Amino acid sequence: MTNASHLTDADDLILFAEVVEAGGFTALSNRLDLPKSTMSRRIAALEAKLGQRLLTRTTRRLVVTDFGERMLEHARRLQDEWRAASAMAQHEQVEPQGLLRVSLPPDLAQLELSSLLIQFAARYPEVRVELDLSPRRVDLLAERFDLAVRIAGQLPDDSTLVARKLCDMGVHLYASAAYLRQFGQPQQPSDLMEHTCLRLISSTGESVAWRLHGPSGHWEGLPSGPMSSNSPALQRQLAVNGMGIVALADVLVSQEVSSGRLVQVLPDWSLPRVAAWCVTPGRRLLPSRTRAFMALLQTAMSREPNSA
Amino acid sequence: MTNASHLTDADDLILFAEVVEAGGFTALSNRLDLPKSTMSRRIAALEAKLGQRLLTRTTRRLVVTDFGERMLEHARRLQDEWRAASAMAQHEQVEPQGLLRVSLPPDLAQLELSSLLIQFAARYPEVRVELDLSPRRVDLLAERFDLAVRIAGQLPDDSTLVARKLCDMGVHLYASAAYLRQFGQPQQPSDLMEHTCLRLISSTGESVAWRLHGPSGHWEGLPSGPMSSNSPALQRQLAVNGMGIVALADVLVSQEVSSGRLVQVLPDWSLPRVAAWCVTPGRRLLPSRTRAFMALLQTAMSREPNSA
DNA sequence: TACTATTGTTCTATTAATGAAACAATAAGG
DNA sequence: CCTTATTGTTTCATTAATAGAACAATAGTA
Repeated sequence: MTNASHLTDADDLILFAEVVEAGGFTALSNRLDLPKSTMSRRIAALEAKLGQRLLTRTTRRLVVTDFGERMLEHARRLQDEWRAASAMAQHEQVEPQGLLRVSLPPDLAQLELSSLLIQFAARYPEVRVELDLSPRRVDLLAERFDLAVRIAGQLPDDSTLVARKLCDMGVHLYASAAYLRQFGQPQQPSDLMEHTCLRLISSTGESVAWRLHGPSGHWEGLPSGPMSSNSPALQRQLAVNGMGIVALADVLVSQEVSSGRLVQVLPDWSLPRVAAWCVTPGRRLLPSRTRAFMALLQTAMSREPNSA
Repeated sequence: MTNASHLTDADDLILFAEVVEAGGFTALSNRLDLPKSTMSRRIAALEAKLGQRLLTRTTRRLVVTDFGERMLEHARRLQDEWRAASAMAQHEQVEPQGLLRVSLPPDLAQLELSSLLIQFAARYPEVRVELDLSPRRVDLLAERFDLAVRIAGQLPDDSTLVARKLCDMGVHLYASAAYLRQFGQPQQPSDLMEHTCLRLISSTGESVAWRLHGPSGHWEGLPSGPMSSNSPALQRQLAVNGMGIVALADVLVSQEVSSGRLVQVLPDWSLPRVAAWCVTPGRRLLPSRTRAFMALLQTAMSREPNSA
């Protein structure tokens, strides 16, 4: 590959415009805090490339050549355009813009997200938000998502994606008072095998075993039941209606517990905590709208679900 | 002075536009014969400076971010403007433009310059020519002259100015036949002291001695006469009218000699040859109009006055 | 499913650009 | 007229950018 130095010399043309604007190399040097030697050299190089002089240097004053005068028109337009681009980039840092595509698990929307969204829309009027509620693990890059929230105990490492923990939640077993009256209160984890349990199907389709941690150690098992789903919200509903015992994040059932529709089963035993993760494509140089949304999400999520 | 690298990054914005236009780093690499690593690095640096990504790199395809899309508008305008400037510079090399200011000694205009000028005007329609005929040594830089022609035996060195020899001319003594009939034909240089001679006043005001070179060696003297001037043309006219003996370049009196109005005096003796010099401010990066005019001048001057 | 071709990124010796000071040149001031 | 202050240019040690090759990752293909 041959040496072509730099492809364009728009930078030097703009420099030329600035030199003329300032009225000399030294004046610009003072204004921009850049050595005058650099400008002298770069203007000279530009002239060599263009094949004609732009300035006639009479030691005390710079005079623009008439070729320079014609070139100056272009140089000024380049300068203006660059300033506009520069201003735009700076504006976007302050005032997020564009289309923010967010993928959320449907259950999360059950939480108090609407107030967050209203707040966001009011604060950032130049951002349009597209919320995609789906239980699937979307491909952030292929589908141009800016951000996805995922609920999981631990997130598989993805080299290109970056995950930040928003909050984590305690998980316990719940059932309706009616169910417990009918089938009895389990006294220890192994009793669960005799009960009707509602298991969660992970996004990969596997059944997930229940790992309980309590005062007398661990217990792991795969309790059975006639029904399983990938929707915690549906499981909650089934449990409320007396279908069986379910493992759910505490924050998802706080209303049901306080109203008595659900009661905790084996309250001394808890399942592994799950976390809400915010996943983005890459760590650095995220769009400002993504950063803004993440900031709001972080405060909302860390405030709301108090760890059990 | 702090390191500010380069002031603007218009070059990188244009590079961004070119990458998008080509459809990827490798495509542009092939098109421009530049290593793709450079582009990758420079686009990354630009993104860092702007604070957001312009392209999402999915290994096989580049997708423009919506921020990139907005930036692309500016980038394309910068690209267009640069191309226009570049084309203009290239055009000027082919088709000279602008105002060409030329300083000429009035005597030179006596030579066949008009045909040269008509030729020049026809060949370079986009150049306006300003001819300043004056015997003084103009300040090329201060008065924005592109070119000056000067007649002199040897030109004083000027650090900033550059002189090129156009042609040089033999100088001999001339007088009218009537004068020689009346006062006699000089047989040797020393006879000149008894004659009426017309001396040239140099631009610095000093009287210049006559240095004659002939078959029997050198002779130097300051012949006297009642009249001197700084105009060779006037001297010629005075000589024709029988005023006295004059030292003139042969080419200036070729018509008078062939018509018999002037005859050579001491034909074996010649004065130091004088040259026509073309003086420009600086050697390199002259405006194309200057180069064009010089080329024409060179051919015209070298063709016309055959060295004596 | 494994292979291949092609993409963008990273690494590092080499090359080019930079910046502070010395330099040369010239208007202005006394 | 001489001195001074300020201009743009040149110089050279230092710093940054570059080019080429190895690398990592993925879409297409058999």
